[in-house]
Amino acid sequence: MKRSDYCGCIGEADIGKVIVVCGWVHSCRNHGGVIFIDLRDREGILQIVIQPERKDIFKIAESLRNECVVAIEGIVQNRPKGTLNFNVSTGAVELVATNLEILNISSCLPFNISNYVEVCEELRLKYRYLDLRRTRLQKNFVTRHKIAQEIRKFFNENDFLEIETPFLTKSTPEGARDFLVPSRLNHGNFFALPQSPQIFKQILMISGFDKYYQFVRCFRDEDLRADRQPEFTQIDIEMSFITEEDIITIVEKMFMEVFKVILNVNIKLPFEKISYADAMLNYGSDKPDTRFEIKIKDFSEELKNNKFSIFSSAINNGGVVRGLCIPKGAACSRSEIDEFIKFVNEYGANGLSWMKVTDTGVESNIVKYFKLAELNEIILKFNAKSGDLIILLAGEEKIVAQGLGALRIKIGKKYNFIDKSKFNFLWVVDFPLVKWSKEENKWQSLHHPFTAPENEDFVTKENIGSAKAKAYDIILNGVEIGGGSIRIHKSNIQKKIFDILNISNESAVEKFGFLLDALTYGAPPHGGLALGFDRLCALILKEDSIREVIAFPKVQKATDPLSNAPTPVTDKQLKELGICVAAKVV
RNA sequence: GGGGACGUGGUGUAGCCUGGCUUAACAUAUUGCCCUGUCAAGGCAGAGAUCGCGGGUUCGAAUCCCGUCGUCCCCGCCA
Repeated sequence: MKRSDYCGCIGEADIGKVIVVCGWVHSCRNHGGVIFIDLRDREGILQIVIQPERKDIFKIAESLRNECVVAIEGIVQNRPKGTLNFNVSTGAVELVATNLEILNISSCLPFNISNYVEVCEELRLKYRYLDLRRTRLQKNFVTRHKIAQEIRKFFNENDFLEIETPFLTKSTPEGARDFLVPSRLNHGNFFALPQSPQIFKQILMISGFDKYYQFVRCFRDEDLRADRQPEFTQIDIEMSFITEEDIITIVEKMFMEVFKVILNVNIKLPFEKISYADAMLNYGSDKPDTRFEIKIKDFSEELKNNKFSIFSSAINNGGVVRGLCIPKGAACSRSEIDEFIKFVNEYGANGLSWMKVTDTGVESNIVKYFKLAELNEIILKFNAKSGDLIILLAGEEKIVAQGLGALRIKIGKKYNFIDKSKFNFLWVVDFPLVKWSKEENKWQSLHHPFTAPENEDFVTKENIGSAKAKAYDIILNGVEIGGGSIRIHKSNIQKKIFDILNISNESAVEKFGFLLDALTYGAPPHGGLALGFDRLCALILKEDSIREVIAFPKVQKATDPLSNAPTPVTDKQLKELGICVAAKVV
């Protein structure tokens, strides 16, 4: 028997046809006289009817168990009145079997394939091939494929070229930790798997390819999170002879078309833009979730003479006092507030003050330290109403911002302030070029050292701290889904930036010499952006973890429960590579 | 490197706080039988867990304590 149709594609138009379907037994209902089989393939489920008159196939059908693989020939017919099933797309029809062949049987399953029961993720990943049979993941990977094809279509139609860059490349210990690959033909030397094709795509611009994109796997040997895997897929984009606005415009247009086709959602252009400084001030984050209104307010001016010494001393020591107002939050119990305090502690904050707004004024253990005018200013700035809860945090600006930013998200989730149907895109712009690293006692790039500064000719070691970058991040619903910049295209500027970053000329030449060289041979002005494809898919599919949109993800210890990787290798393999393992794990 | 949550038949959970009334319960899967219109089919019968592992407290531990392993979430880290 040769398959003629997918189960999930059969409908009333097929009535009377003789077809052959192949798939897995999703469930089997044996009524003694008649047997129903729900047969599943990647397109859906079709009900098969085995009638007792066909003794030969009835006997075979009696032995069927879940997840057996079968081929079934039959005639498509209307279901009898009153037996239609509106829960499945094929629910108006059924296939009356005329031939049945078991292609393979299945062992007793480690968990149900049907979706009614959530199974622990470790087990799902160990039997990922079974997990992937489930409807949710089948849908996720079909959608992931469609998103990729729409994005490719968009860039192809806009004259972009997809060009591959190498996976075996040079280690550049700036930034994330590299995965290293030993070289057999060059003992003692190592390739690194790319953290991103950054330098290669810039070189492609120098080669004149003008508009480039690539779906590319990237590797970073850092600790995992719900939205971070050691290998992940990036949509890498680079263009020549363009400005920031050109990149922003084309990416916005791409998203508009993709969301229209995939979700039939109309995304409004242009996307909102916010400066990095405003994002940190109002949202306490460089990736604000703008799906809910609550904003952080600063009271460092209003409270600098406050009698509560924690506040005034924080301000006088160069810190800040900022706060959040939670609508109807006054109903919070003491233990809920304790939970908030514990939560901000994780971000380095030492405590948290609160006040409840009531009809008669403000209630709290710290109200006694406040002048009436101070309380009024706070209420006015928040536009607080009776029943609201005001939370205030004092301390070092970075800690206060991050603590309140994270608390804002926690509260948004906890009290359902977030409209989950929304897709809020946001550009964060005007990033500082560098940040000060306390540990290393030097300036470090906020993005990467190839990012072009605003006013590049006037940047010096003295004013670098206040220099802005021609960089932009794109945020969707509070998740950083991409970032990019205009790059430095002149070697003298690139050298100057390396110098300011305290990367010596020798070190720069050793690490990035090939880029510095290339910049001297007529490098065009260029810039680009990279999008996290896994994160994008997870957001479109409303999944909390990117593991749900990656076919074979790793667990938190960066191992693969399916293949058991990583594993030790043989002494012979190590010898060929000229490698000696200090403490060999058996 | 640090903090937190969880770990009970194949699977998902209850029991744990307040130790004994547990022969560890329920659902599902699984095995056998019955059943001609179900669709998360139904009915009857059966098999299946020394409660992650190790130690301690106790007359007695799934339950309390310590350690350890694993998974997940978060901080650090991720130019």
